Amino acid sequence: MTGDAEETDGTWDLHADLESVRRALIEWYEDDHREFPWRRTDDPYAILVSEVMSQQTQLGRVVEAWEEFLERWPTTAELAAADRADVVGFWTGHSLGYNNRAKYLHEAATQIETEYDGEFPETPGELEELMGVGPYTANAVASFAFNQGDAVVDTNVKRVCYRAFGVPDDDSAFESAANELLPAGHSRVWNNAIMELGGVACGQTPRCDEAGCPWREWCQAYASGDFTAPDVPTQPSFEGSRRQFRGRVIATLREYDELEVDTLGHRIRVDYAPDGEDGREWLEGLLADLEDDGLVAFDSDDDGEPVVRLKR
DNA sequence: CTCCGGCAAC
DNA sequence: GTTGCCGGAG
Repeated sequence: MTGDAEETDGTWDLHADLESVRRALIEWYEDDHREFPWRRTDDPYAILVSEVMSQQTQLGRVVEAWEEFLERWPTTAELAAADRADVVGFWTGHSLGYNNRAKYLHEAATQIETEYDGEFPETPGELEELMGVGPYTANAVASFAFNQGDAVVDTNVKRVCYRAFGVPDDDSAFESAANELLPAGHSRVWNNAIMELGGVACGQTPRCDEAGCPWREWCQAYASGDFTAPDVPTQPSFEGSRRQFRGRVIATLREYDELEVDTLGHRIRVDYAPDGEDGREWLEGLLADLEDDGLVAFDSDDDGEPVVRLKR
């Protein structure tokens, strides 16, 4: 038993003990994480509302709206009894985006009351019958409310799988990979944990060390320095990016006093790889110009290692 | 005629 | 993300 989690087509490989990887993430999550109110309830209705709201609004903004919504319509029965116009009004009044979501939510509540006799469905299959609830949301509710769902695969999870284990940029591959990682019977905590990882440590701009990422020892991106990801925007035009990166070099050097060239590279661009297309060669060119402009200077640290710092 | 992949709209 | 619509598929 190698502990590898590999697809039958061998497109990716988890070069580590799967159990250790799982344990590391869960411990990291349980030790500390953002406290969103919907993480403290297992009411499927409340979970559904949070999921629908989250599909179009930033989590921070969703908190207030979610609490007010549930305060006004605490149950599916009460929401179903409400006037459609009031629900839609609430939606727009809280800048929650497309009104259709409000309409769907109201319709779903009505379905639960009339077709399910008020009993909230629990399986992904039944949940998908609800208006506005597709595969993703159905699984999320099953997972967070009933702890019996599969892996939730959103952009955060894809990014993490892509960077950490080199899972190819393919929806099917992401889905199977995410499910290989999921500890059976623990979808609630696991999905929360891996999404938290993608949210605070492995966002478009990685914060591996700052966030104390629990997967650094196995992460391919952390090892290579290439933090490219499916959802990371393509670089701006050449000249535009050059100006932008010059700014980042200065800002970064002001913060760190002195830095080794490659370390600086990783700090200013997520896709920095010493040998890559825009790697050390590119960075040295950028630094040379900055040196000519009298903005930075090359130096040696206490151990004689070459470093770059702001020109005094 | 039902099912599925691709797309646009919300 | 989900729905709605369309063309190709079986």
